[in-house]
Amino acid sequence: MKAAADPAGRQVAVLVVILTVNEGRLQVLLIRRSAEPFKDAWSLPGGLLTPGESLQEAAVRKLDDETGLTDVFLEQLYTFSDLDGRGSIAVAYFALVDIGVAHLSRRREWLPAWFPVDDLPALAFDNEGVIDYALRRLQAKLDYSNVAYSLLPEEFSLSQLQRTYEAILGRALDKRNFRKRILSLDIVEPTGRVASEGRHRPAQLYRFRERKAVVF
Amino acid sequence: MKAAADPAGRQVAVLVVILTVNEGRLQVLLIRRSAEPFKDAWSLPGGLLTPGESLQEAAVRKLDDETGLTDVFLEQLYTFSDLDGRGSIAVAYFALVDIGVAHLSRRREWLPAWFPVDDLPALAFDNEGVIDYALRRLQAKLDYSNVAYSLLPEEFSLSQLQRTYEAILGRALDKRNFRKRILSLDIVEPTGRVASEGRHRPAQLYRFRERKAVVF
DNA sequence: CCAAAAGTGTTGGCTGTACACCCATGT
DNA sequence: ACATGGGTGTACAGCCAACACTTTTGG
Repeated sequence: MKAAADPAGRQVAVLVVILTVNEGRLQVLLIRRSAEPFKDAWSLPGGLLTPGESLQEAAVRKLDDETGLTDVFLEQLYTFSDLDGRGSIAVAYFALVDIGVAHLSRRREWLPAWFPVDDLPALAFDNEGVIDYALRRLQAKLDYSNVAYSLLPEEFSLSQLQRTYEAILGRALDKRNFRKRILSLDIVEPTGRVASEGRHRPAQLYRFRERKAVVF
Repeated sequence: MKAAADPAGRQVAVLVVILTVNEGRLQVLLIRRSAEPFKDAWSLPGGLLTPGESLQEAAVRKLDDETGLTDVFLEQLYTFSDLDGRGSIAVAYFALVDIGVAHLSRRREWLPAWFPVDDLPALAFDNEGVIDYALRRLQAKLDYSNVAYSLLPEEFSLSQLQRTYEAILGRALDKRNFRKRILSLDIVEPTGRVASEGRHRPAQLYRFRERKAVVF
């Protein structure tokens, strides 16, 4: 609020770590860079703030560009000041999307694609660190919030929910304890419908009582 | 990482919420603004990034300017993009200091002073919101980290530590349970010395095993 | 009838909470 | 002697983790 240095300001970019669960694995959306530096390397989607735009607006815009989604869990993660070596500021966000409704942008130059977080290609800048940070934050939030609502369709079985948790935490969970805990948290309610997909016993379907982030 | 808009960049400022515990109350350091807008209003210390400086460096510099301290708990809090109405980006940090060793800057124009967080004057911009955010984060961290190390002198009694916790949480704690919990966390160790200050029974002194932030 | 996933309870250990009295010191 | 804060143990409740079998369906 004082000091007159640096009147020209800084480049401010927004990065978005977009996560989903697919085929039992936690995956992150990456694009191929079309500009130097790190041209043709994989990186997190992001871009500079446009004039008059807030950080949240820029993150929402980026997410929409890449997935066509706007109404999902999206949270500020951390602000980095040295990712590209010099000067620019990068504000990282992380978002959780249901792969079933995310439609990847097909702008050919960007080549967006999903990668399992435990099997990433070489990344531009220090993007591994950013993804790692997002992952730890997500794991911490699973325990005391309903963030997973954003990774699943509106109706889902408890087994599906459990598989989602297991993908994120990277370890198996006990079925009975899981159900007991989720039900006692009172964050889901049965829909009365059952899922007949598969060649197995139909499962009771549930929905989240709140389809927005709730912290306990 | 793409898009060429806004080549001039943005003003990037750092804000520091400097907290201490004094006289049983959690207090925050405020300065009086010497420039418009909000000239003469109280506000959080902060300033623009200088060229070539990282965010962390700027926060450390600001903290040093105000308190003469550098080796304390300091953590990034959140990045705001609309605090001053338009355009500029403010990266907020929060710091915890021992009031016994913090020496307030005496540059007359700034008038730094401590205010209890539950009795703040009118503040510039949306600084109340920033302080509130810092307070909630601090309360959450108390439970699963040793952040309080930064609020106390090197040696302290468990009663002192408890008073510090109570000031932050804003409620009384049970003495026996508090001691049991702290000791079982294994974050402090007895120094063997006792404090003879006061006109009371001397207290066993402890120190933190780690004088840096440890998260569990 | 077989394969695959859904659904369902009990027990033991641990952790957190409530609660009251005696002690050492300085004045 | 008294005022002040330092120091200590136990009992109960709630929470979490471990653990295995039966049911329903489709093929």
